Amino acid sequence: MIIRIDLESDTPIYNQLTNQIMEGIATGELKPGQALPSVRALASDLGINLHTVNKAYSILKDSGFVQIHRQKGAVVQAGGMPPADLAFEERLERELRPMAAEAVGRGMTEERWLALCRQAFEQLHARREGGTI
Amino acid sequence: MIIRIDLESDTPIYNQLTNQIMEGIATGELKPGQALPSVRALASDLGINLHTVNKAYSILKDSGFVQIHRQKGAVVQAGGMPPADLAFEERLERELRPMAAEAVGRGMTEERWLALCRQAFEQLHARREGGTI
Amino acid sequence: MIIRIDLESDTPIYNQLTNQIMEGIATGELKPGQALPSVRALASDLGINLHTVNKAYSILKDSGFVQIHRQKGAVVQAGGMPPADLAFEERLERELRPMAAEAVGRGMTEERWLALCRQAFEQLHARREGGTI
Amino acid sequence: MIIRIDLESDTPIYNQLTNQIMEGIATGELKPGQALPSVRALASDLGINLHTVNKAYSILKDSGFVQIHRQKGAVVQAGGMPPADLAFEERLERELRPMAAEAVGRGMTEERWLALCRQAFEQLHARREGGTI
DNA sequence: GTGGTCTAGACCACT
DNA sequence: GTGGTCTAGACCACT
Repeated sequence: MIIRIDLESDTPIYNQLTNQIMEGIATGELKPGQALPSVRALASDLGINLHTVNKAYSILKDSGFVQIHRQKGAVVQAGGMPPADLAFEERLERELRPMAAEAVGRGMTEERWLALCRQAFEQLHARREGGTI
Repeated sequence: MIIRIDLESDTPIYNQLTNQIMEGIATGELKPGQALPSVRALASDLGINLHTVNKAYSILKDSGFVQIHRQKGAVVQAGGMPPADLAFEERLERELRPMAAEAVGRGMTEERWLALCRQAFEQLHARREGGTI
Repeated sequence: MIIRIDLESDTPIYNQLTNQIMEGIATGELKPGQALPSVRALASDLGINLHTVNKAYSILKDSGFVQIHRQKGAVVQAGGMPPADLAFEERLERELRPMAAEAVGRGMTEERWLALCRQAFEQLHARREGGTI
Repeated sequence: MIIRIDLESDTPIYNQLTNQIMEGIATGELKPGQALPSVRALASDLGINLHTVNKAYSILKDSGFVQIHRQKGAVVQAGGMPPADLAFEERLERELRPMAAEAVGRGMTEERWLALCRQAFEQLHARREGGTI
């Protein structure tokens, strides 16, 4: 899986990393049980700091997407992904609200808004169909 | 219009403020041409610093939602809100992507995802219909 | 002569007013010896504050473009306009420098830059030819 | 590069700073990719507040002349300066107009006006040719 | 060590 | 009375 870090982005590097790994898991590019690169290897690959990779892995562990074994390192959660529970839905709502508000304020139609939301979701599924080893 | 600031949140105060004013504009609670409180008044109301309010107002000005008259203070943009142009759609896509990825990763169905997206949009329109006293 | 004030502009109103009167003098729309409207009349016409008009007139007086008679009010300088002396050229240079710098930084060609400078100058002369009473 | 701040000037300090850095970029004294001093270092060098430097850097960032890397600090935009697009030309026209008006009002010839405009442009290019040690 | 955010407090220009 | 600018000083996130 190819990860691209934009050092000039406003998004902190550890967030970019977390997001992209989560996308990899969502598309199935990263399979349950699959090992992630070691913190050291990934940091050197991407030319970023050890701590930054570590922080991303910790967040993924805390939200239940990966497990961290003392020896094997980080592994994509094998038995059951974390559920889309109420707490997650509430967070989603909280994050969607300001985006929807700006869309409404700019006069975007509900159809266009939903089309963009659908597109964001289906792009991940599409990649899931394709399948990369 | 009631504004609530969560000092514990890790969303910066000026962002919380910007978002809520944008919601007010989206729902129509804040009418085009309507005056916003002066930076000093709002800051003291919310118990925050005047510079923090100032930053929120500046962002709203730069994105075209309010006008700042040097002596009269800030008023909601009267003639034509900023359009939902390509740049905005691209930003929206960029922001929706990681949220969709986490939803997919957590096994949320596309139906549920779209329901939440629709809900976020329609809640604003609903409030718009309702009208404020 | 028609004066338009943009209350939403970043340029202070007294500057807008000063500039437009100076343009009127430059194009000849305002003739030497011609009386300007009274402070009171102009302020009420434009819907702005007395003090604001007063400040504009004072600046024009200080730079030698108008004379202020206690009874007749403000009159366009009759006997000889203020010269484009060294002090003025130095001020011009100081103001042109940052604009030229940004133009160069943005890759504008010298031809284009000079075309815009020429245009700004000739538009005033063109209006001078036409002549409005 | 030597930066001089005039605390007496009525041009805000952050504008003086922005202008001088832009001149540095225009002349090539500041090379693409080159690091600017940290806000703290420059502020202490110039004897001004760090927030003032911050504001100048933010303006340069927003207009595309520098990039701000959260931890590395500010660097001159490397890949492609912001273009001299229509919006910039319109701004230039708006700023040139009152200067041209005053020049005409003071009886400056078009030749002299253009000579000063050319000089402002070429002085930057000249410095560019020269090269800095 | 870097910029980002926030506070507190001041003076000024504009109206 | 309004926003604009500036200072001084603090804590935090990121690396």
